[in-house]
Amino acid sequence: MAALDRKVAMMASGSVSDGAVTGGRGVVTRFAPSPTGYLHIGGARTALFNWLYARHHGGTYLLRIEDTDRARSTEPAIGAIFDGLEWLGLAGDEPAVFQFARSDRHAEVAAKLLEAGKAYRCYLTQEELAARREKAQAERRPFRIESEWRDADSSTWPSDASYVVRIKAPRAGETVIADEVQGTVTVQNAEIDDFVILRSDGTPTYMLAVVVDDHDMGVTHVIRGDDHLNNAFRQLVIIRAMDGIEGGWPDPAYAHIPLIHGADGAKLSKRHGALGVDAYRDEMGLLPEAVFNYLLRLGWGHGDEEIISRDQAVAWFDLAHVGKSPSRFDLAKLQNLNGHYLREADDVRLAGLVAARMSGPVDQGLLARAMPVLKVRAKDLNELAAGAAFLFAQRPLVLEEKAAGLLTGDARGLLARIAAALEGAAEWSAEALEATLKGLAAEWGLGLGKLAQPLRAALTGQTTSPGIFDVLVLLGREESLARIVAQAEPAEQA
RNA sequence: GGCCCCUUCGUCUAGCGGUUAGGACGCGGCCCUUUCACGGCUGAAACACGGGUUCGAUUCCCGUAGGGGUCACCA
Repeated sequence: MAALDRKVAMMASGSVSDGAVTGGRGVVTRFAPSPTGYLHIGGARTALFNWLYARHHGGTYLLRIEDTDRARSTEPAIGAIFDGLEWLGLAGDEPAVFQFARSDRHAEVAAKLLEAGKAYRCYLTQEELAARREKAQAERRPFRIESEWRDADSSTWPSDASYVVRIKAPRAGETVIADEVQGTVTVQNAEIDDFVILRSDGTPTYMLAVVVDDHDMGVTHVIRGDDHLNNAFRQLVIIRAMDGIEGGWPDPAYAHIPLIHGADGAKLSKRHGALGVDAYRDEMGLLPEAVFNYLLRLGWGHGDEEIISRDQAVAWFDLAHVGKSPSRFDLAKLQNLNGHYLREADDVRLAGLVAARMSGPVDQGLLARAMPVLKVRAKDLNELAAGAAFLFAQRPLVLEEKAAGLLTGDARGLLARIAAALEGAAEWSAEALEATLKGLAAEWGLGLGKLAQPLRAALTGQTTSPGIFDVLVLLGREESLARIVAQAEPAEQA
């Protein structure tokens, strides 16, 4: 509440610094995945931080699909990305921008740069470049493209050869980025060569497309993985080159967040748990709020807080507390968190989710009623489904090995006596059944466990289950007695 | 290899010159208890190393080591 008041006050006083930049749109962030694979966990976190930053500042969060690599971009990947984002509640505030559709605009900017003498036609072939690169490597010298076409006169242009457009990068001085996460980062301009902005077929390179789209979309804060930190310096070359063109383009603020590594510290790859978020949902049976919370705490912290709701996250999130070092993915912690959210989740909702992963028809009403005692013993939906299976098992129950071991002759005899006693029970409630069974145990001089374990085996086929009185009530009088009798020893019927 | 970035318990992190270095996951013990969980209590567990700066460094600076990222007409 207080945070919201503060935000409103800030906006009223005009102290949200970025407000003026984009004509009152305030902070604008964006998540820009390339649809060459599914939405992985690292991408999801980048999306999350962008979303949080925008929400925290009352700004706008946009999506852009970077599909300029026609060969590698696929329709299913695009679908999976939208699907994953939606599941996490991180859908964009506006329809996504598809980068490929904007290639005319990218070419237009390249043409303007060319016209202003900030870029040039380069007729060097890839073969020539490769040869120079190899030579430099052989002489153990750092390779940097220095094209003789940079200052060539148009009269020397070959008439039939194809060319690429390269940006004229400054050759002296240095460029400094005040990164909101990494701090001040300085790179010598000599390190940056004249990279390609338009390919020989007239299509834009990523470097150009990103800058043009970010500008046109009014992006004020570029929050992305720190594998892009070096790219930021190249992108800045283009932005600065726009000086005097289209009124000049402002620098966005940058925040390069560290990557997520696998549990072994190696880069997250397909072998190291870089699964699509759909795998976390479908295969692992996790709740989106748990993944949200886990991802939030991976690389960001707020004092000792661990369980953080969406609203709380929006109120608290800032870039200043994003860590600078890469973090490892810890599945055990995610699962623990999921267990927490499972216990907090609505029973009817859980019943629906669990029913979807159970074989055969189930009574969702019964599932929902059982949920309070089921969910405390599960940390994901798979365990929940496994724990609920006994409710819908058909007689005769298949017994787990350990459960079968529990049903000794003595135990079966006991079951027969219990069945007899329970048949006459006036009331089938947890309280009444507890009183009855405890009474029997006392009467027979046995611990309650002596009765409860065989009962559990007979009723659920397992050695672990919710409390036995809850099980009896959930199953109901008829089914319970039938299951008990099925395992009882008729000969010892008292 | 060049350039850039990073370094607190096994893991995620708090810390922003003076703390018994805190929390969480995981691990051990105890309690609760009809099983398993949940919950509660509790234990072990960290400032990579070496120099400075300072009355005083986990914290600021410089090296070393280790890790990561990046060096395309891919994004």
